[in-house]
Amino acid sequence: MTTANETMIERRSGVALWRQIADRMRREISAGLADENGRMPPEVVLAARFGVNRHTVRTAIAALVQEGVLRAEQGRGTFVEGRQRLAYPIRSRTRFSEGLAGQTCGLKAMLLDDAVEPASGEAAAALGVDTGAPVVRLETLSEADGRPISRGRSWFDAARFGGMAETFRHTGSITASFKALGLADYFRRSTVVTARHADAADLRDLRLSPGAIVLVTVAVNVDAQGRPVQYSETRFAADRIELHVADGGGTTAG
Amino acid sequence: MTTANETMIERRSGVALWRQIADRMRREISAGLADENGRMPPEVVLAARFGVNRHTVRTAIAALVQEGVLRAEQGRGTFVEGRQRLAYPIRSRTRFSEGLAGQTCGLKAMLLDDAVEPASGEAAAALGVDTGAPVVRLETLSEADGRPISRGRSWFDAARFGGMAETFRHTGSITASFKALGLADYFRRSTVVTARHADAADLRDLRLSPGAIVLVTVAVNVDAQGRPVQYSETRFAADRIELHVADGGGTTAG
DNA sequence: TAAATTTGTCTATTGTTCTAGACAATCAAA
DNA sequence: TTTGATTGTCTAGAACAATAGACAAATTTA
Repeated sequence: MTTANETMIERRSGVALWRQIADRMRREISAGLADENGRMPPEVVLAARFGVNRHTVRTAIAALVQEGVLRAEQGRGTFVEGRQRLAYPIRSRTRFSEGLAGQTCGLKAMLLDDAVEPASGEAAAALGVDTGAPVVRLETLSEADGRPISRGRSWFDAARFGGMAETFRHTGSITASFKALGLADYFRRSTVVTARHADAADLRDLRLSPGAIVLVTVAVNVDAQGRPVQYSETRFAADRIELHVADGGGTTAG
Repeated sequence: MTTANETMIERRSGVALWRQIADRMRREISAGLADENGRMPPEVVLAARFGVNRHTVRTAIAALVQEGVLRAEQGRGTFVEGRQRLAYPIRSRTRFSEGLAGQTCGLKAMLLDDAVEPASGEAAAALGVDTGAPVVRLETLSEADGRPISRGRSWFDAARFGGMAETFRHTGSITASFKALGLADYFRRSTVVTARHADAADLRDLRLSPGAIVLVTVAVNVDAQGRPVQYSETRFAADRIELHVADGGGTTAG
């Protein structure tokens, strides 16, 4: 028989208790840790529940306040400030903005940087061009309601999509840019999903707090003829998004 | 101008330096931190590179040795012990064992626990049965070469697949069990991928070290008529596996 | 207003993590 | 065998994390 909570807090693990508690609260907030008004249980209650001192809980709360997830009001209580995870669909034809459009209003995509450079081995293989052939690289950042959602790095065959950066700057959308450059439709050929701790670049770009997790997708998009048109690596803030891998569609054929 | 390494070690972040360094080494080992013989740079060099004391590096190495990633030999050096990430395909018809069969030999699936219980709201909705209707729950663990790869929890409609636990115990495979129970073929309808820090249960089941990351997939499988047959949540050790989301196949229809 | 509830601040103590230095033990190569 | 490079062990102190208790400040409720 265990006296344990369902998820125990680990001591001497190299991760401070306040950080474990902060991470766990962040995770459980969407699952109903707060009441219907977004109010959190009082610090004493949380301390008892996690089996730690009130001050430790306070440190965790301070971190989440700093992060914008919680808001503390003296005498009143602590309240949820943040929003839920957005669902990011991964389907054969999903476009970034379409997928999230129904869930949030303030959706914004930015071009941080762009360059034409010789293709690395990986990018060349994915795009089906020779290693060293000129490719366009786009560094993009997307935000929903002022919170960074994802940070992308995409490569395109410069011979075919030389004007990509220029066009993206106007349209703020890959889909629209492809259309402007004569590619009416495109498809997702493959996506590889991994997860890791956020590194310094992620912390900066996605405004995460240390110890946060990023979901990384590496994808190849192809045109109707199956020719690769885009190779991209995208990093998502794992606490703001979940990837929805939908039905391949193969089940309904025939 | 920064004097920083590309990825900085963060102090006062709530994550101990030795753990940050262990995580980073684990991540960078595949990217060529060790030489061609799998030998790591000496402790003093690593300490200088990370800007910490040699003892701190030693703590990180000790954690990775414990984890089976490294092996230290007095007088000789420290060597890479672990293997690469396995690729786990997510396709409409992927079966667990098929997908990994080519990459490793010692593939094993175990039934840890099973029960018949009333369906929770989520499981009921996914399986298309009434809340509280009897469902079979299977707790499974899969290993490759003696290392735990994933920990799964699946639900099945008890009315249709009452003998699931029994059958799985014999066959060691969901696919084979379905076949034995009269379901020749089935398809993956949807998969939701999230990532989070490993909790106490993950640490135990997947033999991870604290601070490790798990990839969580929640999937619904359906039969040829589109009726749900399995609802499952699977937790993967993020440092041992990567999820490969292949083409949905929708592009070739019509 | 008075009482109860809740967050905010302070001090002190203990345990864990990180640094520092010295030296032993093992291995490989000169 | 001797030397140099490398991992293993020990001690001690500084920096950080967690506990404990007391009380102040703000808000809501009776």
